[in-house]
Amino acid sequence: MTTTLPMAICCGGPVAEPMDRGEAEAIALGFKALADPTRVQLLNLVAGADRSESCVCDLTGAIGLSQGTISHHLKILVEAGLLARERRGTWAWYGLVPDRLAEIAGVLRIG
Amino acid sequence: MTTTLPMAICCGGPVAEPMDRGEAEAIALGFKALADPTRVQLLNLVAGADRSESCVCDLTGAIGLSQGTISHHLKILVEAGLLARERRGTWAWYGLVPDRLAEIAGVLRIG
DNA sequence: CGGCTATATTGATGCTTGTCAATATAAGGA
DNA sequence: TCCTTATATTGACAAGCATCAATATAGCCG
Repeated sequence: MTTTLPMAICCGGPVAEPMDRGEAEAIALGFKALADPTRVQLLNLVAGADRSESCVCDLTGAIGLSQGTISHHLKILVEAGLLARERRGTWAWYGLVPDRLAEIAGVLRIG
Repeated sequence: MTTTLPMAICCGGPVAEPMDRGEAEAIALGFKALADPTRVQLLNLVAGADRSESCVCDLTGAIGLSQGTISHHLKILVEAGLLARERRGTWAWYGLVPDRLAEIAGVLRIG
């Protein structure tokens, strides 16, 4: 039997329902893909290119890391849904996926 | 001496200068702080609360993790500049830092 | 002061990640 | 077919991370 209230009520009571855990995980996967400076640079490079797409040869040249590492990072960005890959002959082109970018940005929107 | 050109020129030549590495690192630190579903939920909870701030007791209750773990995640969000901490008597309140959120969201802007 | 509550920190552990070197695959030209 | 170039994958290793249990700090009240 609780005879005394704790110390006063802390705040306004139970907060609104948190974001669904599954949705939070989906969003976090997007953020995780951008949680590395190299991948931020890659996204920035692609976004700044003509028609918002770049081929790997240019991306590899613009960042001082090994080709294998760049390919690895691009794969992560594709798997996170932020970039889309298209093969044109010898070269691979990477382009933005605007819908996914907007979905992630929505969490940062304040209103 | 290169007698033959490689295979044809890949693309439009050297892409625009990539984002400065230091800036990319600063942005990536923000994304890294959100690269975990629990922290996405925490940001969402704070953003949805009255005056965009919450005390830890409510946050701990809304997510099914130990109090120490929640405190750990909040510290990461504060160190990344996404949340600000304020102590009011016994309780600690966490509020959004809109400028930092906008800075990070800017990378996702497509235009 | 002493006890109580809210929050923060520490230590340990199993899991994930970024990077490179090396190798593999794919596609074009001769 | 063989050679060359572009891109992807693999293996390995050091570093970092999420979580919990336990402990420490800080602030209120009597």
